[in-house]
Amino acid sequence: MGADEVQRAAVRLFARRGYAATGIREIGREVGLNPATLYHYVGSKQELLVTIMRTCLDQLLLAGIEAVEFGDDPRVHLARLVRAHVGLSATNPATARVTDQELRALDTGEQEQVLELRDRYEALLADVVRKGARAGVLHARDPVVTRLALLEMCNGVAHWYRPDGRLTVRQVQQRFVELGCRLLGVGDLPRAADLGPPPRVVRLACEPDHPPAVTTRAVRPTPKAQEVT
Amino acid sequence: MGADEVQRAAVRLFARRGYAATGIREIGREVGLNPATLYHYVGSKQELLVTIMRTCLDQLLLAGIEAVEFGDDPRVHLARLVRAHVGLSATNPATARVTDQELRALDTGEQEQVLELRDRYEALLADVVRKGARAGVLHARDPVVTRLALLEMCNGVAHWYRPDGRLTVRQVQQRFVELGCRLLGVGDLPRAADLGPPPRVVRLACEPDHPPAVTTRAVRPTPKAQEVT
Amino acid sequence: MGADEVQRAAVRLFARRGYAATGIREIGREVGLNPATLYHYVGSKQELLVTIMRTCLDQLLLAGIEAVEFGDDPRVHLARLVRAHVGLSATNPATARVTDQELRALDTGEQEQVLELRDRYEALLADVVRKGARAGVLHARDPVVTRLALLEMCNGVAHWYRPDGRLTVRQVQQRFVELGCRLLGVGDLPRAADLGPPPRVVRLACEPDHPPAVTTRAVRPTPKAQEVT
Amino acid sequence: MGADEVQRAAVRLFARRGYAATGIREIGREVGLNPATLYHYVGSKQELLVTIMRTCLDQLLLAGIEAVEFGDDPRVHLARLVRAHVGLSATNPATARVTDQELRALDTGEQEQVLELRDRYEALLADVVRKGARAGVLHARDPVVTRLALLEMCNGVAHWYRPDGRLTVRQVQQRFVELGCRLLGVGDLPRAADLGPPPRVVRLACEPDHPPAVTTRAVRPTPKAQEVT
DNA sequence: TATGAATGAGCATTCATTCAT
DNA sequence: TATGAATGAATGCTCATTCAT
Repeated sequence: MGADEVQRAAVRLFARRGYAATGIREIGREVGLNPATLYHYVGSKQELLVTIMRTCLDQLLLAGIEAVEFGDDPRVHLARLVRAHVGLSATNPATARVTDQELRALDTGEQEQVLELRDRYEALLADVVRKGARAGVLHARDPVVTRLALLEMCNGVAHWYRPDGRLTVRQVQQRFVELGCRLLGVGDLPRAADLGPPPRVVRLACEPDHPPAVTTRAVRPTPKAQEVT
Repeated sequence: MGADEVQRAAVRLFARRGYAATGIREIGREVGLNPATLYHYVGSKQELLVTIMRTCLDQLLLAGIEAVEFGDDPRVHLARLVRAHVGLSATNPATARVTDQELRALDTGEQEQVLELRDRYEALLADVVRKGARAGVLHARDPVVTRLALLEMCNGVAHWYRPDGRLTVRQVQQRFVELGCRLLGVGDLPRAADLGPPPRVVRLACEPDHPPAVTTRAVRPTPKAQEVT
Repeated sequence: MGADEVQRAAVRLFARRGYAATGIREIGREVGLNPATLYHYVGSKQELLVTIMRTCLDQLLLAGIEAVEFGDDPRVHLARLVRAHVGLSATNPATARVTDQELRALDTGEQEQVLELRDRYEALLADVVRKGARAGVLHARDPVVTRLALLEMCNGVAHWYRPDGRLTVRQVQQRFVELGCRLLGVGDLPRAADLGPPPRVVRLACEPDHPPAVTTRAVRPTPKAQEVT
Repeated sequence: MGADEVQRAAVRLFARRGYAATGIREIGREVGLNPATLYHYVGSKQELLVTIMRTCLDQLLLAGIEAVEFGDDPRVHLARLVRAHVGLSATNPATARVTDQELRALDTGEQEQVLELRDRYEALLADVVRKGARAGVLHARDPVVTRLALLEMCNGVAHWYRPDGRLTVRQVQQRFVELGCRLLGVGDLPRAADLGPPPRVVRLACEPDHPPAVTTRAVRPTPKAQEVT
């Protein structure tokens, strides 16, 4: 009963089948509501998607800003950005996946607004890489490509992380901080203690309790691979 | 005139709007064919998608096998795998994107067949990482996570690479070989010469000539970022 | 607050968009009421329409009867009928329009009841024409057609008359009395004085204060035409 | 089989129930077509209506122009305009009714285009009345009101005329020419011979063969009235 | 009186697909 | 090969109405 529940159902379905392939009727069925009743909680299917994406990107941007406000070492900023990004993606994998993949479903006006949020977030990372490179503490042969690679790597977490899997969110964050540092040639990784207070890892209201099985990119492949975890 | 042209149109549209949001009328319009006529070239919309994805994954798997058949140094195998993967993705970004994102659109039977191809490919990488770690030439704190991160990073190329951009496919390959090595703690990168013959970089028949503008993940953000390239 | 206000809103909207195209939500919005609350004042949308039409036809019939109860000259009866009809239509143009045009929206039972009212009114005019012709004081080559033409002409007033326009209701009545007499070949028009007491021109409770702009039949056409008024 | 048949069904239903109350499904059922198939013949419901109205108004305007192109006596022009108008309305009563009543169903852009046609037609009559009054051959106390009354009277034909009734189209035309002349104080009516060639009375392609029973304004009232016809 | 929540039925329209030509 | 016509099912969404509060 309530708009949040509708959003959660929507996110679960959008993440599983995609926005275009998900019917309003399905969302209604998921929350036990007549399709018409949904429209008490939601203006339209589009609006539902926009709200979800904005919720996610607002939080990502907020976390990103907090990440670069601690100290002034670009290496620390980098690590904090990765930690925040991965934290959000792993805590809200379904929402993150939808936010990442359904931009194309928005029509022009709303797409631009959402894109602006995303671009503002990405600019934070670009800034850190640029400054770190100039300061000689980050080493990237090609800063742009490296930044994009890092970004995709972090976004990718939402494609395979499962809250009920072997790794806690905190563990994934640690591993990715290390990977990020490697990518950017940070020799002596900052110790966890020096990264400042860990980000509040926010669980979004629209993130469903049991994210749908992932078919898209998965840990699921060969049993062997699974064992190693 | 021919099934290839239909596939190219389909890939372009699937990449831009997604499979579910693309109508066969649109595909028909793109190639100047009546929707009914399409069915002379294509069994069904699903079949069209399956063909595209298989074309792509077959090639990826083939290239992956060739990559690990040269020499027996896991570091070389790693580098060759990355080089091949990135080469294919950058040469066929639209096809790669579709292949990566539309698994969910397949119904169970076909999904499994396609997943098997993908998993066989990923197993190649898992193998290399495992052996390299055991041999002490690759250093990953968490091999599984690292492998997934690397995979997403490589897949990500299809999200932002533009054939008409600043970088050639070969350049992206080089950068990614380096990034991959960093990720896996390969201290002294193998020199290009030692990687053996470069993979034939195959341009798939279904890859459209002018891949659609990318709205999904983009280099497009801040002008500053663009310049650096 | 009150059923009248609801009726006025309904008439305004029905006149502007038609009954079928008007939602009860719209009516509610117009009076600042929740759609559910409307049902405290009104049994149903149909009932609302029926009430409006009956209000209008009751009044028309009443006025018609009064018109033919003064004296016994068919010419006077004719003039008085026209005067009354036009008076009601011009004073309540929105209500008259709805009453005239939305018969088709009623379902059978109610339609018959309403039709009976209208037919009883029209019978008054038919009677006058018949008697006048027999008495040789009205001259119509074809009494039936003439009667229908006169009726449409009078009904038409509701299509173009605007209370805030150049003509008062009284002026329109005078002009139409003359036109009606011409139509029926009344050579020497009865002087106003002889027509007896003018009808109380009733403003119906359901007539909205500011009838909606008329798009249907209008004085609006060419500027030139307007000037002449 | 064909767009005309669809239009005829649409006109029949629109005339009977109104545009807003008529579903696409009903139109389909009327012509024995699946609702989806209708869209092979028709772009949309709106477009269907617009086409119908334009067909009607184009013809009316054309006939109107021909009417005033014969000779230069305003009395003749008046008579010819009435004859043409009534001819079209009586020959195509359903189409005429729809055209007259469903303006409000059009959205702004199309409404304006259609209104322009109607206004151009009405301007023809306004012109004739103005010139006739100036020349002293037409006598109207109030030319504007008289013109509107005449217009409504003529439009009204579509509300009650039935092709299978007692009167032929030609007869109605004759009666209305006389009524029009009376309305405008034309003492000695021009003889039929002097009115020039009668207008081709066009049966529109969209006019249904058996116009729906009229509930709106009818000859149907009292049996007595009927007899007189 | 007033309303938020709810619903079954219906809306116009588009879908992928088939088939006779 | 190519297409116009056809369709059942589904699309997102709105409808008038009810009812517990």
